[in-house]
Amino acid sequence: MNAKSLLRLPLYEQIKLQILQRIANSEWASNELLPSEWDLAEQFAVSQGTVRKALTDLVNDGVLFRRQGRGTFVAEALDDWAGMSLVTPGLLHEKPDRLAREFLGISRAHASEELAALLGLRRGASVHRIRMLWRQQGQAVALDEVTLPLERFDTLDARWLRQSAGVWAVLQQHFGVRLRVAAEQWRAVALPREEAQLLQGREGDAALFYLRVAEDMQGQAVEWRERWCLTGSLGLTRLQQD
Amino acid sequence: MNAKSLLRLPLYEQIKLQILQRIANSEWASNELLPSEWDLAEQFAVSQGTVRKALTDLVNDGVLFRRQGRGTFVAEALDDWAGMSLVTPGLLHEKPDRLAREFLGISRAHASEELAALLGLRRGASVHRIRMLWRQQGQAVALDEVTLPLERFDTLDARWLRQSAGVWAVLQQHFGVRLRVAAEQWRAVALPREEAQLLQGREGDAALFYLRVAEDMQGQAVEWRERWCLTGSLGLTRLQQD
DNA sequence: TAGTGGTCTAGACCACGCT
DNA sequence: GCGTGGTCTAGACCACTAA
Repeated sequence: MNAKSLLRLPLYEQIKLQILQRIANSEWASNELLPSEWDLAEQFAVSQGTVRKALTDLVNDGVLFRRQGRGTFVAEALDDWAGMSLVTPGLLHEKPDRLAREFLGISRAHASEELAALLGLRRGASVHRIRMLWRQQGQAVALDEVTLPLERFDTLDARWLRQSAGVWAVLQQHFGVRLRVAAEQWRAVALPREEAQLLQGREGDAALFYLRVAEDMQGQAVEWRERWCLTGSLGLTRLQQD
Repeated sequence: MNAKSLLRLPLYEQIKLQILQRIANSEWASNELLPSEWDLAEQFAVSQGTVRKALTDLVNDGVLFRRQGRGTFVAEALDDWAGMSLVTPGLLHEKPDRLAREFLGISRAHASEELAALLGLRRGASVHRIRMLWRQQGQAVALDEVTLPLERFDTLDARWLRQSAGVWAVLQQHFGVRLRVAAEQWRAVALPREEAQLLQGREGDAALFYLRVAEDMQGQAVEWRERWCLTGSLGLTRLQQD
């Protein structure tokens, strides 16, 4: 998608990449204070206005946040729910419960033609296939099947998935990759047998099927995720933010 | 939400408001070319950089778009689907069919306490209640129930709704109000009897229930919408854009 | 009071689209 | 070639936060 690698990027784009890299390399951790705009301008040998432009872009991307009078900070990476939450139906601004994660397993598979095209892989390329369950107050509420390109994440370790806060957290911590939603789709489906068993629901019950493609900060598609949600007493909610 | 009316706004915020106003008053129509940044700077008696900041914000809000070497243009207002579309399940980048609209009716109702709070109304305030049906190739695929504050849109005419492209188009054309999504929620539900009849589906079938609050460009919540979608052979899709 | 981000200016040059 | 938006600079002052 972004094949303009060697085309001579604007200074502020180069600065964005360098800042993203430093975050990826854990030189700057979440909630850490960045140097001031003037310091950064000196480091990068550009004007403060150019640094400001780069920072503003990253703030809009959700990578950084600013506090007037205090400074610019690294934002928390999004979790596997990417700003969405499960709350009481009809109530949009409710404070959601924290979901518990249960790692079910990881296996290898081969990308279908369609998936390969979406993730920019060779047809039939190897992929990781991860399954996990989400619980709210002990009750299973969502089942995820996550597909990642094996080549890019070849050192992915099942233990990381078992211990960490989710796939996005693992990619952030171990590969320096921060994801954001690129495309998504919702459907109401009758719950299939296998998913019904895992979710402890009844086969044929109405379930929310959520499909999502996530990309890295350079716009390269990285993750394909399918999610079955039992929304009987819940709603999948997102509040827009500017 | 935005009660900083008289607090002395920055110049670029004042310019944004004036530009939005001119669009609302149809002084500038969709796809129309705006004066150049330098012209606007002269009109508003500010520097070109300040105009640029205002235009950049409006571009990010989806109100304007720029074409290097050509100029800055007014963007089309979003339709009632707000960038979402119904496409073949699993295919995210498919070119969607155009949906046909069928206006079912408009009536008056009173806002529940919750609704009044969300839309910033008195409890029990009067509201418009609009129902409409969406068809794809003749087949009913979605049913909308839209709630608008009556006071703000007291001259709303059913004929406009019958003839126009949807509620958002009517609000744009007749009230100069452009909407954007503020919060949204999805659920899978068993289709209720009344909705099943209107959608020509079977009661109890799995349906996608979509709930949305929309706000104007000043952040004032304006619309509450409930939508039942028959997604049996369709997926409700959105592509993220920057 | 010092240091940070936020706003605003004036001016320069580049990249692109059109004619 | 001209006019547009796109990038970049240098400098000024304001508003907020924290010590």
